Amino acid sequence: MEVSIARAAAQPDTPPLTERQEARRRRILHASAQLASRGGFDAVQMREVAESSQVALGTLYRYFPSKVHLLVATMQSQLEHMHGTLRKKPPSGETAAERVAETLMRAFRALQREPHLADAMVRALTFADRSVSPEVDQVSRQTTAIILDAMGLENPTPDQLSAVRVIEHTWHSALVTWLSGRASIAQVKIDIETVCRLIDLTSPRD
Amino acid sequence: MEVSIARAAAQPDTPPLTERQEARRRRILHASAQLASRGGFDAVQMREVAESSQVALGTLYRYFPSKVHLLVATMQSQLEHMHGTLRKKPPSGETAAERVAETLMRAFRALQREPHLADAMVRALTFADRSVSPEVDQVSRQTTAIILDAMGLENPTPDQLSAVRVIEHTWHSALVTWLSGRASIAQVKIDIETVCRLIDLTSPRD
DNA sequence: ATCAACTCTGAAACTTGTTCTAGATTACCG
DNA sequence: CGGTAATCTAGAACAAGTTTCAGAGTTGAT
Repeated sequence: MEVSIARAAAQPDTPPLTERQEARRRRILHASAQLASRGGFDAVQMREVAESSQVALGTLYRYFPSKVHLLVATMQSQLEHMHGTLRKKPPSGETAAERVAETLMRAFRALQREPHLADAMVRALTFADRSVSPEVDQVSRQTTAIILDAMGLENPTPDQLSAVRVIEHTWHSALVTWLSGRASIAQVKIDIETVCRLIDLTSPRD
Repeated sequence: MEVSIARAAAQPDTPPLTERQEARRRRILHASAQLASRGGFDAVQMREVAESSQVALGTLYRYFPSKVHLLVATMQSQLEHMHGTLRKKPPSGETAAERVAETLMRAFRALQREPHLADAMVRALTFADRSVSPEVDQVSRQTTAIILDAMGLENPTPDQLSAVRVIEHTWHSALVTWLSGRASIAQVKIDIETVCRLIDLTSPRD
């Protein structure tokens, strides 16, 4: 029976991966991030990823059914790493809005350090079609978790969740405009601070 | 001397197009929109666009240097049309926030009628790299104009412009999540209404 | 009307994502 | 250990975006 390895990482019901398979998966993601860091979305060429990670092209496709899947998975892994880093130094702002803005700007500065990698991941994310929905959703959940963390909320109201979604929208889209050179870093900062005001709007009492 | 026709439409300094060239350009955009309406981004194949618009492939590329350029131009032309339509029936809301939300939801419903076309245009827009910046910027300006129109503002403050940018971010990103099936129409509506509250926040006095 | 420059055409070639195949390797079960 | 199903490899093949080129057609200036 054919069982795709592709979603073994996400789906809890699929058989666990062998050690060598885990290693392959890590090698692939590493190669992907490395190539992306060099030249962005276009520099991540499937043949090169396969070669760099010492895996046959067919195998690469067995692990990640498309280039977009691969890059979204790369983003997942980077996000996890970032969430861990952010946790270590919680934001210092007084209000929830300040803390969220601070956290997002910190994340933004991290992305700035590898702009090509950011480009590849964000382009993949917004270019993803329905077949990548589960993975993109996972990224979205992770982002939501980071924002809720910064807000320090346990049980957000629907109103607050909507605000968080809007913040995420702004975050992604601002990132896109910055990456394509249509907005400055200062502008991104202002936009993030602006949208974060919504938080105060949705929780008048603390 | 070689002069690219591609940006003749946008750049005011390039020589004007012949009538036959205008006609070619229109045929191309029409074919692009038609194919996009049928099957979205993937269905817009350059060879097919060329054939449908009775133009050689090389000519198509002379007019639009890439598929993304073509689709962004398609979006420009659709947006112009929509701006005209929206102007005819101004939104009825009391507050600026209500009017903007109403306008955007109206635009959203228009896109819903041709979801494949919307998909093609939005995917192209967010996938566009730096080489398409001028064209994407033009689309952004057009969108800004629509929103400012709905607000009924002549001289927006910097604060208000930032709010408008955030609204645009939300609008694009919400559209993307809806198109990829990760958000319902109801959710898009809520998010747009949520972000529009920012308008009231930035203009305490009328 | 004529010439030079520019534009368009048709077709082939090239690039990179994706799929397919046949045969080696590996993992697991008894 | 032996057998079998799943997995991996190398490489060819295919698809669609993009580039290139030689020749035919247009255009605009003189």
